[in-house]
Order: sequence, then C-alpha cells, then structure tokens
Amino acid sequence: MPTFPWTLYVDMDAFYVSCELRDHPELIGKPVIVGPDPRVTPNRGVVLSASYDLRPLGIRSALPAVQAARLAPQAHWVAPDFAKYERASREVRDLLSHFSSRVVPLSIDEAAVTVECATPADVEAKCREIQKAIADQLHLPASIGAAPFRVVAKIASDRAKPGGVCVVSPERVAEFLGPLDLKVVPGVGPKTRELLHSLGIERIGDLTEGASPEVARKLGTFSSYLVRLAQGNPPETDDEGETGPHSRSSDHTFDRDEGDESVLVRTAEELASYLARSLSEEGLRYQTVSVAARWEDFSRTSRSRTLGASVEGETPLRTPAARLLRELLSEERRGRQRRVRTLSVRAERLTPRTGSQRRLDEYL
DNA sequence: TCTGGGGTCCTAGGACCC
DNA sequence: TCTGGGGTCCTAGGACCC
Repeated sequence: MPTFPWTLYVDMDAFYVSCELRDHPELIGKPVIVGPDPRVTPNRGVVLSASYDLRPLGIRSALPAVQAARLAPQAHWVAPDFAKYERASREVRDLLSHFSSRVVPLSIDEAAVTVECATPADVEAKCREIQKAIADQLHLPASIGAAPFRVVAKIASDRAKPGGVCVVSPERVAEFLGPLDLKVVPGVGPKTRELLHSLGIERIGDLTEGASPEVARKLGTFSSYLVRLAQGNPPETDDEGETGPHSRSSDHTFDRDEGDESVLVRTAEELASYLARSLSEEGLRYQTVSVAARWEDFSRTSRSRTLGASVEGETPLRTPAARLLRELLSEERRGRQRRVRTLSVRAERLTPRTGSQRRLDEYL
C-alpha cells in the first residue's frame, strides 16, 4: 500500500507543570501553577503554566499572578526553573528522533515530526506509540495532532488536549476546519479576530468562497492564506534551511516604574553585558543593537542602530545601547515623561562566528 | 484588574542608488 | 532645471506566539 507523509504535531501538556511534577511527586493530583508566587513577590508576575484542573477557573498562561491567586487560593505555586525545562525539552526531541529523521523543534514544548503512513488508522497508531513512549520513558504527558499539513496538525493538537490524539485525513481537512472559530488559526489574535468579526466572518468555513476586497485590503497576503486554509489546502511550511536565531534579547522589569536616567542607563549596560557574554558563549556575532522601553502605560518605544560590521563582545553592545537609551529618554522628556516599566536590550542580525574571525579579547 | 521574558514576521516610510 | 521607476537597506511599530 502506498504511504504518504504526515505531520505529527507533538505538543506537551502543561509542560512546565509536568516537569515539576516529575521532581515533586507529592504535588501530583494537586492544583499547581508554575510562576512567581504573588504572596512572595506581589508585583508583576504572570502564570507560566497551570495544571489542567485549574483551567475551568480561568487560569491559563500569561494571566497575572495576583488574579490567579484570587481565583485559586488553593493552588500550589512553584518557581520556574528554565534550565530544567530546556533539559526536558531536549529529552523529548531526542526521543522523537527515534521515530523520524525529520523532527523540527518549534518551541520549548512543541515539535513537528514527519512520518510516512498509509492510512489514518496507521497514523493514529503511530501517534499512540509516540505518546506512550514519552509517558513511559520521560514521565511527561503530550497531545498529538496529525494531518497532511503542519498548521492543520497544530490545530488538531489543540483539539486533542490534554492527553489525546486527533488525526485529520487529507480529504477531511476543510470539513474539520470549517466549523472552528478563526481564533484557533495561528496568527489570528484578538485584533485580527475582531476585524474579521466586524465583517461578519467568524468561522474558518466562512472564508471557503474567498475573501471580500475589504478583507483582502485589511489583511494583505494573510487573507489569501486564510482562504486556502479554509479550502483545505494551505501552502506548505518550509521547514528546511534551519537558520538559527535572528535575534536575542535581555529584559528587566523594575519592581517599581523607574524614571531615573542613571538607573536606567546602568541597567541597560548590565543587560547589554549579560547578553553579549551569552552570545559569545554561543559563538554568535551581531550587527544591530536595539533598545526598547515599555512605559508605565504598557506601550513601547524602541530605537535601533545597525553597525558597520558584524561584531562581538560587551563594549560594542553596551556603548550603543546606552546611547540609544539616552536618545529615547531625552525624546520622552520633551513629551509625556512616562516612567519605564521594562527595559529591553536586543542584538539582531546574528551570524555564527567563523573560524577566521578572532574574538576581540584574543588581541588584548 | 493588570499584564514576564523571551522570540518571529509583516508593513510602511525614508534614504540612497542606478 | 526638473524629472521617471525600481530596488535595497534601515528604522519604528504592530500583531502574534509560547
């Protein structure tokens, strides 16, 4: 029987919480939130991951921690340990590589796996086999969506949560997507959904006949993508040419909104130094330096400068970062004079250091 | 009732060059 | 003196994702 390529979208369930439960079995079966405990640090935290029993209470990722604590005073809070989650993520990827040579990591808790199967029943069996391997060997729960297209597999994995498998066969793609709210499509957030809603479009199937000129004008190329998706034939994702990261950043949110320029500049320099050191450890050079302020009203302003050449080291990041921040702050002083909530330093246009490039400190 | 710390991609205008 | 169309790069902001 002929086989066809299928994308299995593996999405780990409540990943950070699941990682913590492996180390804290006494918490199994209890409501758990990974995030900064608002009773310890009452300011500014958000939920990073919540166990599924808390979801009906409205607790989800990115919910302000104080709200989560109010909604679920019984929850156990665990401080995040990102090194632990990175290790677990590698374990999952290593395991997946035993099932396919084509594994594309898409985030810390998601990966797309390409397999060859003949029938939907074969695909479902493969999904169950992978799910069982992850559970037995790594003690972590996962949901898996399978479809001929990655984006459809991702949407299917969402429908499978938690702990399920959802297979969408090629001839049923449009039928599967049709009744779903457009917000399930990756790339359709609150703004786009509201825009489409105002034009009378709510479900994916509403776009099967094509997009009106108004939709096309407002969404640009994204509208034709949505139409093709609705028709069950989205353009395939190009998963070749893994190019590495394009940018890296480092942020700091102040305990209280900060207006003192000397404190802000010093913080930017510290962020720049930290960022430059971690880029050097990864063997990455940068060519653009960017500084951004998130103001007390949560809006953002950024300034960036592209350097004449790709560089590495702390000074070429610290100096322009401090200068850009001073520029940005001096403009703000002539205007609304808001204080800074979060400061961010970003290095962009990253390229791997080549063998012929010497690090500055080798000359010192 | 407030919103972390990472990232990606797209758009649009201006500079600059041919 | 005034004038074109096109291409690329840079910058700033917006929307979105985990």
